[in-house]
Amino acid sequence: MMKWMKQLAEDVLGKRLARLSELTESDMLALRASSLGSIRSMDARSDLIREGDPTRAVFLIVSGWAARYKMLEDGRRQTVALLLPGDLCDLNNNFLSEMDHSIGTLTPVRYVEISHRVVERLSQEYPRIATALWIQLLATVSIQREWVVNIGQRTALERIGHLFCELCVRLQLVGLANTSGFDMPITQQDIADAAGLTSVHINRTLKEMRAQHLIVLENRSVKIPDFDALAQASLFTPAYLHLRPASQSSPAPPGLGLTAP
Amino acid sequence: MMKWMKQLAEDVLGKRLARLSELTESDMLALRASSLGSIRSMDARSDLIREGDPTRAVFLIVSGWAARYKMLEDGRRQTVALLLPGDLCDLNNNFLSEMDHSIGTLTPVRYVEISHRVVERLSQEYPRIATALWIQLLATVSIQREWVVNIGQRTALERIGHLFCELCVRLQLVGLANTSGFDMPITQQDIADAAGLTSVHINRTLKEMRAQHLIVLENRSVKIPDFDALAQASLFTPAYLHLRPASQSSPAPPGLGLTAP
DNA sequence: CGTCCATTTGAGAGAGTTCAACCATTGTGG
DNA sequence: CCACAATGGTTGAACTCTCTCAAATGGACG
Repeated sequence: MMKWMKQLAEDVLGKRLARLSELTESDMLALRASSLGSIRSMDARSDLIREGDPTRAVFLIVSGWAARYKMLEDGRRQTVALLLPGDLCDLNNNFLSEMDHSIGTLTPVRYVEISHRVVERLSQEYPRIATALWIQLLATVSIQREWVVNIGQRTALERIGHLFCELCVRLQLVGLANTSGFDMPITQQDIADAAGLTSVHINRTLKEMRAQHLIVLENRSVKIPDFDALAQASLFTPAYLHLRPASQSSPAPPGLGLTAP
Repeated sequence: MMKWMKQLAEDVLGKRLARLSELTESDMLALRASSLGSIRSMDARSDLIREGDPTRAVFLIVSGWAARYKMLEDGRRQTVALLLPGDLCDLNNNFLSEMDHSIGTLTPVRYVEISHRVVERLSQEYPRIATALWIQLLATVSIQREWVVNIGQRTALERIGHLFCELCVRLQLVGLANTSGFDMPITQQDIADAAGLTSVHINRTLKEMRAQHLIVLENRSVKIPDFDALAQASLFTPAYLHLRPASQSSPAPPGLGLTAP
C-alpha cells in the first residue's frame, strides 16, 4: 500500500475528529503515528458487512460512499445512514455479537479496518481523542434521530432538500463540498432508499426542486445556488450535527478528493 | 423519599441491564448500594428536558412512559423514541453541550437523575456494569435505526403492529408485559406521533387490526391474542433489540407495576 | 451499433390526510 | 347529584401526495 494513501486515511480521520472536538497537535500526531492498518478497496454495489455476520473491527471510510441499510423479508429496503469519507462506523459494537443490518458500498470505496485494540490504546493514551470518538458516536445517534423526523414528518421535497443540506455540511468537514454544492456519486434509487420514497417520485421531486431553483443538477453533482433558501424550504437546521463553530478552515490538502488516482 | 421507592429504582435498572448482558450477584449488589439519588415525580404532559437546554445527568425512568421528540418550526412533531420504565437516557451525552431535542412525559413519570460521576465510578469498578451500559447504548441506537425502517417502509398497519411488538418485548424486560399483552397508558395521538401518521389514521388502522383479530383493545391495554401472528403481519423480528436469550425468568417482584402507590 | 443502466414521463390507483362533526367517558363545580 | 366542560375516540367525505406499472429517452461503454 502506497504511503500517500495511508496519510490520506489519517488526514481524513483527523480532520473529522478535529471538527467535532478540540484536538492538539500531539493528538493529531498520534493519529498519524498510529498504525491504522492497510487501506482496502471494494467495488461499488457490494457489501462491506452483512446482516448476521459477526461484528468486526471499526471501519473508517477513506473515500467513496456507502450505506447502512436494512431489508425486510419481502425485499423492501431502507437505508438508515449514509457513510461518507471520514466516517467511522461501528465504534464499540464489538460488544454485540452479530450485525443486525448490512453496510453496502454505493460507489467504489477505500476503507481501513481499525482493530478495537488500536482504538482502545489511542483512547487511553490520548483523552482528547477518546472524547472526540465519543462525540462522533453521539453525533451519529443524533443524525439517526433526525432521519426519523425527516422520514416521519417532512414532505418529499423537504426530505430530499434536508438530505442534501446534511450531505453538504457533512462533506464540508472533509473538504469534499463547499456551501455551493458537492459531487453526489449515487443514483436516484439510492436517494429513494434513504428518503423512504420511490425513485420515480424522487425524480419528479428533483424536477420540481430544479424548477424552484433550489438546486441545479449536472453530471452527478448537486449545485446549491442559495443554501439558506434550500435550508429554509427543507426545515433544515444544523444543530443536530453538533459541530463546533467553524475555525478559520485550513484549505483541503491536495489529493483528498474522490478522484485521487 | 421512602425506602421502597429507591429499591424500586435499583431493581428496575438491574433487571434491565441483566437482560442485556451478564451481571453477577456482586454487580447487582453494587447497583443497589450505589446512591442513585432521590426519586422525582413529574406530571403527565410536561417536559423533563427541552431542546436547547444544557445537558444534565443521566435519567433513569422508574415508572411511567415518556417520549423523546423533536418539533419542526411549523409545529409538526415526531416522537423519535419511547422511554419505558428501566430505560436509561442520555448516557454520556455530557460530551455535548446542549440538547437537540426534548423529552416529555406521556403519563406521570417517576425518575432519578444519576450524576455522571456515579456512572463513571460504577463503570470503573465493575467492568461488567460498564459493558452492560455500553450494550444498552448500542441497543438504543439499534432501535433508533429500526424506527427509520419502520417509518420509511412499513404500511400503517405494519408500523403500529411493529410498535406494539417492540413495546411488548421491551416491557417484558421489566415485568410490565407478557406475550399476551400490556398496559398502554398513552393516547392514539401519542401513537400517531411515534408512527409518523395522523391520529385519525391510527384510529382507522386500529379498527382494522381489531377486525383481523390481531389485537384486542380494552381500557388502555393491548391484548395480543397471537403474538406470532402480529409479528408476522408487522414484519417484526426481535434481533435488533439485542436481548440475550431469556433465562428462566424470575417472576416480577411485587409492586413493580405502574400502579404502585 | 447494440447493450445496459439510469433518468424521465404518463396515466391510473391507493394509502393516508384533512376537516368537520359526533360520541363516550371522566372529572368538576354548583 | 346533576350539568357541564374537557378530553380522547370514532366516523364520513373529499382531497392529495405518493405509488405502481409501463414505456420512452438518453448516455456510457465495449
